Amino acid sequence: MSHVPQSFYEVPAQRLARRLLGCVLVRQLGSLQLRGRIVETEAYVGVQDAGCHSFSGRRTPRNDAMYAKAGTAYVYFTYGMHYCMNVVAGKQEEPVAVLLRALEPLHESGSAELRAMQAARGPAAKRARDLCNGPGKLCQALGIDIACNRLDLCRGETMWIEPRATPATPKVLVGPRIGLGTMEPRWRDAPLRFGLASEEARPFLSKPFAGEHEENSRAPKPKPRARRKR
DNA sequence: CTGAAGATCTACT
DNA sequence: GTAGATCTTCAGA
Repeated sequence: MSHVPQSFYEVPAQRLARRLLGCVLVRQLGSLQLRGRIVETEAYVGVQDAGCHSFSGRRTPRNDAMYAKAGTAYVYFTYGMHYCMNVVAGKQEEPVAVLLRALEPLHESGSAELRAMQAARGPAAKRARDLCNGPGKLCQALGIDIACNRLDLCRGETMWIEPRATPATPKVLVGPRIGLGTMEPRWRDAPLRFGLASEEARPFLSKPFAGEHEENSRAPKPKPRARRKR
């Protein structure tokens, strides 16, 4: 199956975050193709977003990939031991991206691919659902590290994304992003975390969605009735 | 140069 | 639920 085109990524981060749900991340490692369905994402929406590495226009060696063209991988190292992978969205020089938070591995138990993921993850991941149910975990399982930073997913050399098969507009869970420290509630609580709502996908989420707010993946964000005061 | 924090995960109570 | 691991990155002095 072919990978998605450049234009797929050239949309606002919130839109790409929804659009990526159900798509398949493919990682070529030697002769193996490790595949995982994207079941959870988070949008980081740019210079005004206090939770975003590019907040207030910050541009450093670490986050420079966020300023690259849409479809570029932005991988960074955190907490002294984990990598996180993002997909750059929007326009060139517009530092917005989507964090991949969880995948559903798409391999039979006992397959060479699944065993490779288990070997990479170590003894903590006994069940298939523990292989990729977190941003650091999925990077470890798929061998994604800083060498993957700035990879062009459109070129599809060692990593790319394939379109989702079904359904065209899945039900989506929405909630606040995970792991952000204290900051303005407007951004800390913004509904920028998205997950597939289907029963098959739910066991692979990194954490449950509180409140079970469900909507169609193409639906615009609910319109705020009253502007929060600051 | 220094120090504090970090888009996390695991193990243990 | 909470602590500890572990080290890069960045802001500020």
